[in-house]
Amino acid sequence: MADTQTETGPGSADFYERVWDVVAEIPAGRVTTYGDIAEYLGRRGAARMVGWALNAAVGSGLPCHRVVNRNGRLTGKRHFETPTVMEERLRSEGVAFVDDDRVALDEHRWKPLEALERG
DNA sequence: ATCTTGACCTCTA
DNA sequence: CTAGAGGCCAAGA
Repeated sequence: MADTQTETGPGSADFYERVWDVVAEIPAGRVTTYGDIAEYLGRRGAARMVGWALNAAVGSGLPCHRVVNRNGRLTGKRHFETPTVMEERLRSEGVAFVDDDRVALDEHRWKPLEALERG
């Protein structure tokens, strides 16, 4: 075994796919945070990697607009097709905003673990 | 190979 | 409340 290893090291490309899988499970009208996803995947402080994964998922049909930071702030809006599509989509799904770039995280917070307990 | 930046989080002062 | 520092892992120059 040394040919088909494809160096799937201690989490790298798999981490991305795992993030995309979680984000794809986020129901409409709900939002989650980078830290929650990272923690769910076993990387507590690797919230930045989640951002990198989403950055590579732009245009992949993934609801990346449902991922916000711990403050509920749309930090990644500038990485979308347009810096306004994120807020537009969230509002369109019924997500309430407490500020211009801040969503009501307390009202729409969703966690990956919640999906496991349900399913 | 090193250094810097990045869609972050948490702790401490 | 704000500011600074440490940690996490990856990509670009």
